[in-house]
Amino acid sequence: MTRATERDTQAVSQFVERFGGILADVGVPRMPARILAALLTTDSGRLTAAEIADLLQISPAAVSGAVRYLTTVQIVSREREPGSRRDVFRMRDNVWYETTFRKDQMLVLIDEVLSEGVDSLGADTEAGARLDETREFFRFMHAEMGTLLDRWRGHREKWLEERSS
Amino acid sequence: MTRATERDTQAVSQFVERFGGILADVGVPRMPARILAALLTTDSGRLTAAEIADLLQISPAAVSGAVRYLTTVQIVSREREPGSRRDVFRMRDNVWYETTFRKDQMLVLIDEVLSEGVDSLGADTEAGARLDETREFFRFMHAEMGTLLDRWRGHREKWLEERSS
DNA sequence: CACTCGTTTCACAACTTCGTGAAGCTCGTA
DNA sequence: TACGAGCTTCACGAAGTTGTGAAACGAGTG
Repeated sequence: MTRATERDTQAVSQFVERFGGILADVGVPRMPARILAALLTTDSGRLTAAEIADLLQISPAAVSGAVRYLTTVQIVSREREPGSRRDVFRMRDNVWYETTFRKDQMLVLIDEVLSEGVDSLGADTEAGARLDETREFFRFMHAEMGTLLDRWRGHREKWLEERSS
Repeated sequence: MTRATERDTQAVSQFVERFGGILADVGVPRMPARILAALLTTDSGRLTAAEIADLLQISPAAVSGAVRYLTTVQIVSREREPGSRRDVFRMRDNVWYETTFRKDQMLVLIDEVLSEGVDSLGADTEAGARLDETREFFRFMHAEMGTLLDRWRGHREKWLEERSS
C-alpha cells in the first residue's frame, strides 16, 4: 500500500480548498481552480470525473464544465482507458504554473489598444507620450517573459539535481 | 489653447472604453479601470471628481468608490487645491503599470499555502515533490520580479533618450 | 437492438457584484 | 452660526455568474 492511505485527508482537503481559493482570487474560475488543486495532491496526477465529483462534492455537470475549461487552456488532458467509459484527467506534466504567467494574447491586445491611443492623442502630446511609454513597458515585459521562462527551466534543472543528491 | 480641444473626443472616448475594458478583463474593477484609462488620456494626468463623473457618465457615488480603490492601491493620489472643496486626482508618475505586475503579497501567500501542502503530503511523495517544485517556481518568479523591474527602468532610460533625440 | 453507464447540455435558481439615488456629513464661507 | 458645495455612506435593484437537477445523448455490451 502506498502512503496515500495514511495521509491526513482532512489536511489535504484543507489544502485543496485554500489553494483553490487563492487561484480563484487570481482569476481562475472556482471549479477549475479546485480541480487543479485536487489533481496536485495526487501522486499520479490523475483523477476520474467521478473521483473529482466525490472529492469536491460537486455535480457531474460542474465537473464537465470545469474540465472543459482546463482542457482548453491546456492544463489537463483527457484520457480514457480502452474498454472503459470513464474519463480520466491528467495534469500535463508540471507546466501548469508556467501557464499562470503566460499572458501573451493579452499583452498583444494591450499593445494594439495602446497604439490606437497614441494615434488618437498624437505622439507629440503629454498624454500620447505617456501612452507610448506604457506601450513600451508592455512590449518589454512581453519580450522578457520568454527569457524568464527559459531561465526558470535552467534553474529547475539545477534545483532538481540538488534535491536528489 | 492646447491641442486638447482639437482632439477627436470620440476616438479618445473609444480608447478609454477599450483600454478600461481590457484592464477590467485582467481583474481591475470596472470603474477604477475606466477612471485610470481616462486619466491616461489627459496631458496633466489630473482630473477632478466632477470631470470624471461627467466624462464617464457615472454617479458621484461611483467616483467615490472607485477612487478609494485607486488610492488604496497607490495608483492615484488625492489632492485638493487650497481654498477649494474639489478633489483632484493625479496619476502617480507613470509607475502604475509596474503595479500591474507586482503580485508580491499574493506570491507570499501562495508560498505559505504550498508549504502547508508539502507538509501535509510529505516531501517524499510524488504529490509532495510536485508541490515542492511548484513552490520553487513561485519563489523563483518572486525573486526575478524585482530584477525584472530594475531592468525595465534601465531600458526605460535608454528608450527615453533615444526618443528625445 | 435494447440496456445501461457515464458524460454533456440546458433552463433555472441562488449568489455575488456593482452602480445608483438619496440622505448624511464635512468644511469653508459669509 | 447658518448656508451650501461637494464628497461619502447606505440600502436597494439590476445584471451577470455559476452550480444544480433533469433530460438527452453516445458508446459499449449482452
